[in-house]
Amino acid sequence: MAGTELTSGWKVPCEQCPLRAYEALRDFAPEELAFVRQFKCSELNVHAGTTLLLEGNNSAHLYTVLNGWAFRYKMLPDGRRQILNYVLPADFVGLQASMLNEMQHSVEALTDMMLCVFPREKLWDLYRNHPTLAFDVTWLAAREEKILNVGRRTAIERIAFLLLHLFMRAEQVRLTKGNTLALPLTQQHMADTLGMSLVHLNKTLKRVVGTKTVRWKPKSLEILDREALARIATYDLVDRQARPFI
Amino acid sequence: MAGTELTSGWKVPCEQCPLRAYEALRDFAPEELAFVRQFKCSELNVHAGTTLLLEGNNSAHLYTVLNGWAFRYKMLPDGRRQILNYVLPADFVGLQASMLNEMQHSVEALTDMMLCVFPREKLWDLYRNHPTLAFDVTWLAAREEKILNVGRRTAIERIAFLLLHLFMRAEQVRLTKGNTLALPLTQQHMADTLGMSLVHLNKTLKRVVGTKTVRWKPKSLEILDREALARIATYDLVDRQARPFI
DNA sequence: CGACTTGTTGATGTACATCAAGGTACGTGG
DNA sequence: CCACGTACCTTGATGTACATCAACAAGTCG
Repeated sequence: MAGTELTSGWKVPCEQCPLRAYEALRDFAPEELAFVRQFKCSELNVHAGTTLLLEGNNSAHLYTVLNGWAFRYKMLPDGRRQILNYVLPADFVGLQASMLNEMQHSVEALTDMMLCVFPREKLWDLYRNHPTLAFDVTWLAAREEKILNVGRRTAIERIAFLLLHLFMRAEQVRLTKGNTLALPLTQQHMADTLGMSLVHLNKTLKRVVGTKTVRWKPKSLEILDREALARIATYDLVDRQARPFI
Repeated sequence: MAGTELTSGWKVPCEQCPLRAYEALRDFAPEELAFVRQFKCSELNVHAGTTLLLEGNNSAHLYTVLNGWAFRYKMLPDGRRQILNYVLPADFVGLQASMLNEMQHSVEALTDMMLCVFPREKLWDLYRNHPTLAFDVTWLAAREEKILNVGRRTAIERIAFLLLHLFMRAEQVRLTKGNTLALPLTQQHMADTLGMSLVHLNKTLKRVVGTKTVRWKPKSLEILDREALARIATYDLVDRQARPFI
């Protein structure tokens, strides 16, 4: 794995897992918690820029994000990078490697991160002995975000959609303060997400800011008028229903 | 459900399930087969054009495709249609509705189809009593095709990729005869898949045909030079590893 | 302090959308 | 059988959203 591993030596006990505070996640039954506790094998702390998983590899573990941001991406043969989506706290990383024996994309940390490590051999125990948890795993797999990228939309629509989408996801895990969010993406990340050039992204982002629906500074996003922003995005505001793991 | 339902009255017994012929799919243990047999509740035959599932609905069943083609799509607020991917025999339809209680896209039959119907209440039994099958379900969910659409590629690259992708998927379920495939898509479907205008798709498709790597006629696709086509698509030829359900 | 990463802006070319028209095949009712 | 509609494919003309190239400015870091 590239990047530095920060080993704290101390493990957060599952009873104090920071994820348990999120109301979007369901409560565990006591026996589920007991199982998950022995399921967890260690904690991993990494710096921003670390490659967590590499496309094509299968050696990986299965992680749950405790905090920090990451992104999933593919490198195209011509050297460009396509970002597929973003990883936030409570998301899984590495399920594909565990299920399919091979990652179909890479994952890189956007910020320093804290991850909870599950040994993939125990995934099978989970299926055999904890069908409720197995169901949750499938639920998460079925729900994984796709298609930020969809179809014939103009640059301004897609940027508005991306900002709104990220803000709403961050909101679900309490990363926002009122209408502001510490958003760790650079403009290059956005461009690589939306499949457009950096230059055009920059110009069009300024047009979005010009509508007074958002404020944007290098590591900070503020939503000023959510409905208007959604109207620019064309997309209907979808309720992302919450249902839970860990 | 829109469209006509063709009820044959006769149900294919699971032992004779047409899917069992595909070598890409793993064999069942006898007890798995026994379970699946009582799991199945009926068979559904529909005409081309039938809407199998509608975005936002949850009333749906869970289906396995026995034969025929379908496509998953979303309608955009401005009336355009974005096709997300295609459904072939042995694929699941409606897993999202069963797991998430709400479809995030619609599904329409491209040809006449034969589907195997599972009552979603029994999905829970499956998780409780057949962890191997539950594992397979998750496997399928994790594997679901995404991103035909990815990033900044030219029209000719994306068309070449789409043709190759569809051909290879069809090959896996023995829908091809040598280098030819009865491909039920119209040019409008391709345009809606790739997010480009019908006119531009048409012109660029002819450019692809001009390279002599494929032959295309309204309902038929023939691959003349797979490697050259892959080179046009830019994409590396990915081995799509097979592992199995039903 | 320079080296580097990130953001900003203008000039030029092109891949694509849109508009507009027409062509071919197939089916249906008279 | 023909007249007609409808679905699908084809082709040319025109405009624009975007990529690419090329600089430069501002912030950050060892």
